[in-house]
Amino acid sequence: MKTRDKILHKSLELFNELGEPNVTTLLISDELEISPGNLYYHFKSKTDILTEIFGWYEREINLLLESPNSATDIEDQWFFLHLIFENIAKYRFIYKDVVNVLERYDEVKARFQKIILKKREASLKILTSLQQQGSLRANDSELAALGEQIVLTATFWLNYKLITHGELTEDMLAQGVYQVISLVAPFLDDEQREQLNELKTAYL
Amino acid sequence: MKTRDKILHKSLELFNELGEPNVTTLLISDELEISPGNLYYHFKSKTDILTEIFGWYEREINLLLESPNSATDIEDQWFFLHLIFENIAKYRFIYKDVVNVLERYDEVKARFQKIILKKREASLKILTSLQQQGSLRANDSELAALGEQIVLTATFWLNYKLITHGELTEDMLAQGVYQVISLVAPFLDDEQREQLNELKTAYL
DNA sequence: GTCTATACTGTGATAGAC
DNA sequence: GTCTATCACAGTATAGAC
Repeated sequence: MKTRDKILHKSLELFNELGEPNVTTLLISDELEISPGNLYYHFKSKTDILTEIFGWYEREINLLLESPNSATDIEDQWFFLHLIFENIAKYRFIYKDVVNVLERYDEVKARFQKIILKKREASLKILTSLQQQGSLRANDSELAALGEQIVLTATFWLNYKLITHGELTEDMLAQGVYQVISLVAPFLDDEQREQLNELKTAYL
Repeated sequence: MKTRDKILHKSLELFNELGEPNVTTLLISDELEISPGNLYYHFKSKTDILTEIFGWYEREINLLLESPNSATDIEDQWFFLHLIFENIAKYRFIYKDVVNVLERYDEVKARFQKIILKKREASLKILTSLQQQGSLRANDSELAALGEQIVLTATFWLNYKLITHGELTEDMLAQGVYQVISLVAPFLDDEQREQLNELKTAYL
């Protein structure tokens, strides 16, 4: 692996572990056992490193959100949600300090907001399709609040777990998926809700 | 107002506006047009300032959470929730950078976690009482997830609005209250849900 | 590509005069 | 109580040798 790539990967690792504001360019170079000067040969600023990593995140999440996903099965939605949560966990440094990070990196802010918007659209699309096939019952106002609620929960689930339980653990993702699905559950018909309970005992 | 109090109030104001990590002791003294030395005469560290302000927050929220609140009326719950959101808004610097702030101020972390726990208990207590009086229908597993969901939403609503809409506005609190109530709505009986819709048009 | 050395800036905090 | 002066240190970034 080239030095440039090593810097990016180590930065992501440290950002996630310690929080982006607590990671200095000196720490990154120290951990890689290269000189700070060397780091600045490859990147002209810390902003450049972060922006490039954000690009990875953006590409991966967009790929997910733009995938057809015309699935009607609850189990497929569960799987899709799990991929979303994996993406969030992989780039959790963005989420851990969202407000702060977005405030200090203006370009990233606009791009992140677009992603959130896209997530709300994707969320509404799934809900609407569930509604049209008759397995979900809700009026427009409920549907809108539900769509927003799903995105909010997905966005902040890890933070919530971090502040209440400290460390990130493996099962937190599955718990997050369940928490989101629970939001939809009360609007589902009996058959779908039954399927949900089976999934819960299987995965949790 | 004594200088000591001026420092605390200005700090809270700046913390909320700019985020605690972006507020330096120099900025605080500058804004008050006093010298940094003077600030450090009154407080031996920035941590001391933050901890004292956190004490205000803690006292106020505990007062709220320990108030009897045996209300059975949905409208009373709406009002109670509004007070909670007002408290969050008043000390939003804690919430804006929760993960980061709790990581850097260890004492505050433990105390904040206790508050979150207390909120979950309060939330469950209200839900259980609604259940016992027959206006809410849910099983134990649903009740637990709902209680957690309420606290999560209340905790991160402002952050969610900040990253999606930028500025804090007056109506965000009422929206937050509505968003939380919406979580409970699908479990309510028809009469209570009707009352809720009236409240929505009245307040939002 | 990589290193050493260094400049510049911002931040928390202290000493000592008034 | 308040000020000026100053320290110590950390973080970003650059220059120039190898």
